[in-house]
Amino acid sequence: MSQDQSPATPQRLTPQSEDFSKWYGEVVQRAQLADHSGVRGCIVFRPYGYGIWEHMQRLLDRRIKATGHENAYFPLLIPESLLQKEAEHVEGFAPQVAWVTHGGNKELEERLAIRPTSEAIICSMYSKWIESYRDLPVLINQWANVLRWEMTTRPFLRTAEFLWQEGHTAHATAADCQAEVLRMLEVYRDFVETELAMPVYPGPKSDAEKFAGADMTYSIEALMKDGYALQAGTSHNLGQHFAKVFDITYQDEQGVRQHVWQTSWGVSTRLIGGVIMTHGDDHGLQLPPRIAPVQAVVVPIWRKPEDRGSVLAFIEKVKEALGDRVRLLVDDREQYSPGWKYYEHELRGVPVRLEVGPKDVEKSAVMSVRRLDRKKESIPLDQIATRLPALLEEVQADLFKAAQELRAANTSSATSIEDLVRHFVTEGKRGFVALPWTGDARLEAEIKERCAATLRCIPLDQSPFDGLAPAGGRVALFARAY
RNA sequence: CGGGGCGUGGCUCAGCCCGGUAGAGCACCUGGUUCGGGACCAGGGGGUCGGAGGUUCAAAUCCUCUCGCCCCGACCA
Repeated sequence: MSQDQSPATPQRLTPQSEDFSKWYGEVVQRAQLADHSGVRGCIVFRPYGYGIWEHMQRLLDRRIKATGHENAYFPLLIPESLLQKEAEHVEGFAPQVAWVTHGGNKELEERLAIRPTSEAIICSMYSKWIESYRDLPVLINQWANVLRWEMTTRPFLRTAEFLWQEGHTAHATAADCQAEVLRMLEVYRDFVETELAMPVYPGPKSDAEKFAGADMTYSIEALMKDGYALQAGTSHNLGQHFAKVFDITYQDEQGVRQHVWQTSWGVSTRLIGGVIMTHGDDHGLQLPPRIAPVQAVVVPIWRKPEDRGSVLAFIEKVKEALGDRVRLLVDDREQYSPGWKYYEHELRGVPVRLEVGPKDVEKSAVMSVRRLDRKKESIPLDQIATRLPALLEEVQADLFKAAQELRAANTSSATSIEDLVRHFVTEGKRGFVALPWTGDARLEAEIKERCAATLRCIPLDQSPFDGLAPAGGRVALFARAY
């Protein structure tokens, strides 16, 4: 460490303040989350990035099942005739659909769409399966990939092919249906806030922003560090539109034929992008412990060869003490110095680092360092099994708190469109702006036109905006969005 | 889809304008010394210049087409 002009120093990460997009791309690449595939808009999920998705899946799947849903799998290909049944739906997705036209060398009689979403194929099956009120509700989820021919793409945030889960349910009554829509919206809120430490505003969207073919779309809206909003999940009330065109009916208790009421809801690998932009900093990625493939990394340190054995032996004891309580990586690569590893694992967002050197072995302790603030704490070996998991939970909570504070600092209010224009255009600010809202579609269009900001949602919980709207009124949140 | 930029060892890039048969730094491999915030020395391997076609005695370099990536707009989870 004598010279600071070391030519070996790798390229620094572009700071967020300098160029947020560039920062994002560098983090994705250098943390080895994903790579470009050579196929337009399609990324490769590298093991570390896919590992994050696997933890998300596990934690969300648990919640989906706990609310009574079962997983199933429907085909990737959807016959054109099926896709075209629901007019609004087709119209919404038509520009983004990729088609299979040949089987081998033979041209198909009917083109097959690569699913942009699975309402059509699932509804066609529901019409076969549902006969009686006793068959309801049908509560099915599928984990799948979908393909949408997007104009511009960005890793995770908008890719042509992406991974998601899509829930599709059918109910006997409008009330049951609406209850399901709100239930899953709440599942998403809880999942995203608890596991991803990403605060969100849940609420309905305007007609202009709703899903193609839905009566009503609800979303959870998050705020990224650059002040742009991100739609982090959606829950749609499909009403009876699909039931009517796909002829999904049941006989009620009086023997009367009724159309079912349906919902669909989904979150995607876009959430990975959300995590990157919610928690990442100038040192790189920062993962909430709950979804981190590596929750703590052990970095062995030694000066003299004779220390090597005792350090490694001590690390074995640490591993043994922790068992499977913590997802631990021992970085015993000998070609890198400890300092190099610190940078590396900070870049990759590992929440906690455990330094183990001769001094620690002597004290029978490890030196923990939080990725978030580099706060150090020596943890005795006989306490590691309880202290480290607790420390990880503290980090999880602190990440959420930091994200909440950032959002609070970037949420403001307005009482007129002129306020919005001043905020987004004149002053060039970002973030959420709450505006009293009566549902005026023309005003919404004007705001979009003049501010490039869209109505993100009308928060279900209006309490943070008390007093802004006249008594009995509501506010809507506007933001520029990804 | 419109405007702009860019594809040269794994990465960042030089070479291209003024064609003559490919270079640097980092990374990688081997050996040794190192290791508490990106170590050092010595030796070594690797690219036919995104792809296709054309011009030419000769193409990374000129021309055409095409694919991919990045940025800015319009559309979308």
